[in-house]
Amino acid sequence: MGRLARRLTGRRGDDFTDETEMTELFELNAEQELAAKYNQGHVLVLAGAGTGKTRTIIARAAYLIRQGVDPNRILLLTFTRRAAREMTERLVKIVGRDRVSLMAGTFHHFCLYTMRRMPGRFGLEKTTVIDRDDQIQLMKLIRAEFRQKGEQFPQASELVRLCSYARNTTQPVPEYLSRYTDYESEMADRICEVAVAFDRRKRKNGYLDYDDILHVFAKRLHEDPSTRDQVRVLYDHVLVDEMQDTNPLQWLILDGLRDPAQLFCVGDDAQSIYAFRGADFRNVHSFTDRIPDAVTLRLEQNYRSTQGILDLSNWLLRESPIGYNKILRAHRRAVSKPRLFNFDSDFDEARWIVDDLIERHETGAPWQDHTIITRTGFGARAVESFMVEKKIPYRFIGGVSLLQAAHVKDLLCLIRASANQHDELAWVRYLTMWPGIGDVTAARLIRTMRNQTHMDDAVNALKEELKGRRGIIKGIYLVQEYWDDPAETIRQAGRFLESLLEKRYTNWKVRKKDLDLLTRLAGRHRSLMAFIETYTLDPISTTESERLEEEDLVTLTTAHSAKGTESTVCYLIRVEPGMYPHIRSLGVQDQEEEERRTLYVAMTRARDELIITRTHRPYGPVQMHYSATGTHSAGETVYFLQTLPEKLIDTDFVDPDSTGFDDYDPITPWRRGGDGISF
DNA sequence: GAAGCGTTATACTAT
DNA sequence: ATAACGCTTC
Repeated sequence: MGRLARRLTGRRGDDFTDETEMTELFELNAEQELAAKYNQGHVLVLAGAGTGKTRTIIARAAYLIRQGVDPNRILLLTFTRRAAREMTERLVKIVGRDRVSLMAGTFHHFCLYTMRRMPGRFGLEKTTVIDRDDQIQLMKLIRAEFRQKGEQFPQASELVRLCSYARNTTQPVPEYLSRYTDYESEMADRICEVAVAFDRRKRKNGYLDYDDILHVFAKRLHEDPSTRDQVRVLYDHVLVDEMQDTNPLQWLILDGLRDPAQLFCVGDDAQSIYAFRGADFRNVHSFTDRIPDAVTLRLEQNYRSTQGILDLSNWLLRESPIGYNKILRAHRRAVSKPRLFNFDSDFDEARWIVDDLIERHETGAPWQDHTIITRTGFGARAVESFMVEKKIPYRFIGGVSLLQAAHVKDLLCLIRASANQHDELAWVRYLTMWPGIGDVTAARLIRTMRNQTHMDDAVNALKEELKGRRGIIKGIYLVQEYWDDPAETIRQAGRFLESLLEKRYTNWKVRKKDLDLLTRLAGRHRSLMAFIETYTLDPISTTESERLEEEDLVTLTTAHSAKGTESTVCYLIRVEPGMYPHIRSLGVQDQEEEERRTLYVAMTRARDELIITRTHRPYGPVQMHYSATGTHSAGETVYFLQTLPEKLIDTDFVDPDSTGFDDYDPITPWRRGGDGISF
């Protein structure tokens, strides 16, 4: 293993068995090199956890660039924007900044970016990208129109979920409902009507939700040959990370891009954890069916973890009724058996972890070597509370987004309303902030703007209706005045709304700091709508945004957001019945299996040390589902560590009184960034 | 009829 | 912390 590779990965590289196995050019082993340089058409690389998946993709990009391929003609599709950033940075270190001009981002970013560059072809003038919350808000309006008095009707969030899932699996809603859900045909018909109304309403308001971004792009790509030709000639190589978590809609996009472009897709069926978004891990297996001349290559040597960590991970997969046919072999000599700690409560668990972190830090380990992995954001609240109390610097990836805070939304809705008279949700929110204006009046006011094509006419029409309430319009004019200076607009809008917000929120002083933060973030963007769009597509948590400049942090992350990352020391918390598998998945075998893979992903993040902690209290009202032995009544195991062999792990019980902490002050996820943050 | 206040339930993963 | 809901007030 050469110096370059060591520098690139930050790996210590002190215990590898064979230093000469890596080849000179990209520090790859033979399997990786074969994949990176493959040039005979489309490829699927099946790569187990820690086998150098990311490294191989980067090596391929570097190889192509060195071969003379124009970087602009390489498209790199990743699962998160964070992954795209990290991969781009690593590539820069190999080929130099001036040569890294390739397009790297998520499917959503790529599709939106491309559509924005050819607005005429996709009809996207003046559209606003909306997040899950806005989808649900809009659906509530539609649901209210369809639901009869006192009638049982699915919640708005459920309706959104149904529409979203159908779209991501490229099924018409009626077909999806009849095949995969239990709704009576009468109810199914009405849900279909709701779905149609939902789409119509989105179009009317100029909204694009996450699913529309992919759908509109894929549809045009397949239905309009001239658009397809125009897009398809842009790239020679499409590199796809985390292929196992792409859904049928994303496959349509890849299918539309290929030929002459070559696909290079990397994935691991055992790490597929996004079925709820329409992904199906079996899809990686059908790759060669869909593209008959494609080949499948494999990476099997694990460079990340110790054998002890892999033994436990391998055991977990072997216990599955599904044959994953996968055994990870460690390349490293170190063994380091995982450790399991049992606690009475999540308080005890949290303070032990925080205590352990402090001890490690005092003996020289940087904070950044440590990652705490949680199944749910809620499940991490005790840990987060103690980290705040003990002033441990941390970021929570997958935590509550800054843009979801009510006061931030208030401000952004003023911005959105100022840009688009048809942005119904933004207008409702802005107008109802004012005393005397509720839902009904807001809806009436919005109706007066409905037929106006131009923003100025719309505002004038509104002005007529609002005689004597000039303040409301003043906010709109203020935003429009500073429009070209995003940071200044946010600052001015914040100042303008202050008197309203002060009355509405009891802890305004703390919330006000978030608006300062928002102003700083906006300063990094050229336009306001681009700023909002960026953070809608790439939700940034409050802890992340507060700590943009800091490097040495403990990472707290959900297992889902941990995918694709690694850490020297990993704490897996609340690994108890009800959490793995999560209570909501019980009884549905596919979902329980996905939970197994989620735990597998979490375990295989660890390089040197894997510390598993749990409490004796099952999570949630899980007791009802379990007998004393942790099984369903039918007898199958519903807690993954129930049959854990002793030899795979060192087990400890920690006495609750062994550490000296103050009383527990539970922090709820939504209080984050409230009165709790104090470093 | 609409606004606004107080009470209550809420709890999985995410582009 | 927030939203939904029911109830009171204008």
